[in-house]
Amino acid sequence: MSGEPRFRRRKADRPAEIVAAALAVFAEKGFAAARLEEIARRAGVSKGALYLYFATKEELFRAVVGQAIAPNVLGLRDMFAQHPGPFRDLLRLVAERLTAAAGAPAFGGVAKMVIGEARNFPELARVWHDELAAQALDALAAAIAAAQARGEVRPGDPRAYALQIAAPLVMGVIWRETFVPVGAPSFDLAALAHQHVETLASGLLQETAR
Amino acid sequence: MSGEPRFRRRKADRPAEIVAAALAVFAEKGFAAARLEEIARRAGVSKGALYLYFATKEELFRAVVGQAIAPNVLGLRDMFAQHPGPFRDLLRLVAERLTAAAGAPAFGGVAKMVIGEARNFPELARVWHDELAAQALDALAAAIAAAQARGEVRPGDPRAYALQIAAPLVMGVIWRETFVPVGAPSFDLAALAHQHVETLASGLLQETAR
Amino acid sequence: MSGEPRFRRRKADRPAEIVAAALAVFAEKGFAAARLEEIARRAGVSKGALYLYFATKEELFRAVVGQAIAPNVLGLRDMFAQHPGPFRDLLRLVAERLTAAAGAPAFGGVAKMVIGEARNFPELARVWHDELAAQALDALAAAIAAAQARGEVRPGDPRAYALQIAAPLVMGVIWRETFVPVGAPSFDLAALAHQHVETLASGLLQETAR
Amino acid sequence: MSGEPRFRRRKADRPAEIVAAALAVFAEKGFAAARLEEIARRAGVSKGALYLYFATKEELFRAVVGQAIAPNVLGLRDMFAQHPGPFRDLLRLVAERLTAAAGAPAFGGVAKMVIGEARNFPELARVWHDELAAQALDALAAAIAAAQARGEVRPGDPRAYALQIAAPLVMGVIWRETFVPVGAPSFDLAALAHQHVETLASGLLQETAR
DNA sequence: TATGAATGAGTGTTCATTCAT
DNA sequence: AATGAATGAACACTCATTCAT
Repeated sequence: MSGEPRFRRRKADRPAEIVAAALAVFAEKGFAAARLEEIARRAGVSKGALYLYFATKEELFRAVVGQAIAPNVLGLRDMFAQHPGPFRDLLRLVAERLTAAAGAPAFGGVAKMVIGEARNFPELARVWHDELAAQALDALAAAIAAAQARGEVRPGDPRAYALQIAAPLVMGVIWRETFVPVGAPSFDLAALAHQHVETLASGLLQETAR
Repeated sequence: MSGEPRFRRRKADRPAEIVAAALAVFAEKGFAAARLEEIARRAGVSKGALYLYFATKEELFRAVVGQAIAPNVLGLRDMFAQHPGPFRDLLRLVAERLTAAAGAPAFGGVAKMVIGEARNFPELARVWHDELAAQALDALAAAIAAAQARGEVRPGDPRAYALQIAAPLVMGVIWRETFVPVGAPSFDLAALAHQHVETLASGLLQETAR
Repeated sequence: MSGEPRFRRRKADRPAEIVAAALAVFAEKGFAAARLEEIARRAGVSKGALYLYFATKEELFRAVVGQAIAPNVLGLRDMFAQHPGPFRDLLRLVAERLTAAAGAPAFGGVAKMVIGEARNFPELARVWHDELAAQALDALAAAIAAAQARGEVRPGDPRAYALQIAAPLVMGVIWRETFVPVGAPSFDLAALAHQHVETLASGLLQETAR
Repeated sequence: MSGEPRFRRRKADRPAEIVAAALAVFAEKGFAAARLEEIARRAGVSKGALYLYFATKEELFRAVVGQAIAPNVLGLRDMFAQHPGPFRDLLRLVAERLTAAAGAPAFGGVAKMVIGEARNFPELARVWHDELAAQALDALAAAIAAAQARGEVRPGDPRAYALQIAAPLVMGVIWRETFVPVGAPSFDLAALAHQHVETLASGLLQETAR
């Protein structure tokens, strides 16, 4: 009777369902070891159906990166760009956002995948860099430079500072994805973020700003 | 004295030559995408000769990880364990050593490989963790705890501190391996290390120790 | 009635077509020397298609043995089990059936294959034994024991008698498969069967010589 | 000191040692599955040394068949040819000799090998046929024909009679080689030979049933 | 739009054979 | 005569991609 709209909605959702399944499989296995058959099975479609929406496996990989990036990048960048200060509050926000982003299971998996496959699929590294890593890093560096101009942050390379800020949390995620499955103890990302902010605050900022 | 044993030396060197070639190819392509034929070609031997020394591709992978790990791990761990203080000097040493280790082309490539293939080859992640990552991190954490006991370092989770210390340099290497080939600007690892030590020193240490 | 389901029939027949081709190739070459590519070519499919139906070469081998066994075993065993006597009539039936079975080109080839590969693939020997050789031999031995109980057959080991009955015909087939292709004269299996039945019934020697 | 003669003797024995090792391995695995490395190891020489004596694997196979055949064939044939009768005594002799030959572990293994590899290596089947099987069978058939001429043996095809005489014992050996390793009960070859001689002499059926 | 059977190029691995020593 | 490291052709098996239906 009214089966038709449901059917159409399913059809419209197919690409997104496939991308979601591919995200999971790519994050688990990496690009080369991911099997299109498994992606199709998880998406509930046939292998052939994948090719109705994506011309090649690499194309599908691109769609995955794009979809995993989109929700994260704009918010982060804008947050950095528009933050008025004081810088210590921005630090806390960064830590919160990174902790939240890291909580998404996709993030670590895709990050691992990008790192692992960068040399074999440079364009994917380019997308991830241009649309996520560089955007976030540069926006954060700009915010740091602004804070330096306001006298809130010590002199130094703002881009390096940005890396210093983000690296422990990113590494915490990579650690979790890489070593926890083989028995290593995890890091409490929220606690790590909190401690890192404190460390940075008391050392990164000018005496007068403390 | 005796005649030049050219062929004997070659035979004895074969495994090392193969491992070196495999290191290069694995670092470039990751495990799955590495072709034994290319490894053999770079080692200057036939594909069949690989099997005189390594029973499977995975065995060869293990040898590569083992060889890339061995030179690094012992020195680092002992350095941490035996350092008497003050802690600020240890920080500088850590930065130097990490910068030097990161300079070795093997390190970044193998790290990338381990991260990328961890889920598909858990044993490799286990080796890398047990023999390198955990050893270095725990030794550094122990040194931090000792420095905390001496009143040189603020209270806080020493293992998290250890990650905070190492992460930016490791991320700098991963950045170089991942994004520089697609046009991203690199980080000057030595300068990054220097700035990071300064940042940590002024924030990580107690007022009295500064 | 419904439209001719040509393609459906082809799909349904594929496994049987492949097994038939494999039977031919295995019978000709034995297991180790059989090439999957040749099997695929004779079946009119690609090498990859074999793996849609059989997980490994050994699995395919098992299917071949199973298919070669199925049509033969049930009839033979039941014939032995249910035959009421006199025993001489059963002898004639056995000879007829063995001659007919030996006429099937599959039998000799598969028998040769099982004999040749038994040590390397014990499970195949087990299948052939449990489902064909032992069944037929034991059923015949039971019929002989019954005939002994009726006083029709001399005392003696019924299982050995069963082997004495079957062996010349089986050897005739093996001879044909093994030596006739290199120029040896064949045996006329029907005539051999007839003479063997007579010999078993009355002995080889003339009355006067006994 | 006097090491020299011993060394020379060893050298002279090499081919025979290699053939003996090859016989064992071929009998166990068949031709295709036999590994030259294992043959060399069992012979206590290097793989390369095999090629000092035998140009190819097939050549080695031929030497094995030749060596395994030689000791058996002449005696059997001459025994048949020269036996004066009565025929019943010859039957007993045949059974004894076949039982003894079957007791040699080599016989069954090589027979199995020849059967299994006949189609792939026709020349080997030819050697086995021309120098062993046909010689023995034809000599026995000739003896039977002579006995028929003397009125000792019933009319009938003497070559078929020869097969009827030999087949149960040969099948007993093949059964042992093929099915006993997977748990089948063996046949007592000596008892089988005895019963078969009696059966041939007097028939399977009781006097009253004939 | 959707299927899934089919393809075939590509890969890891084996092993008879060669050859420098 | 002897070694054993090295070769490379050959094979089982995989999987991204195609296409008849």
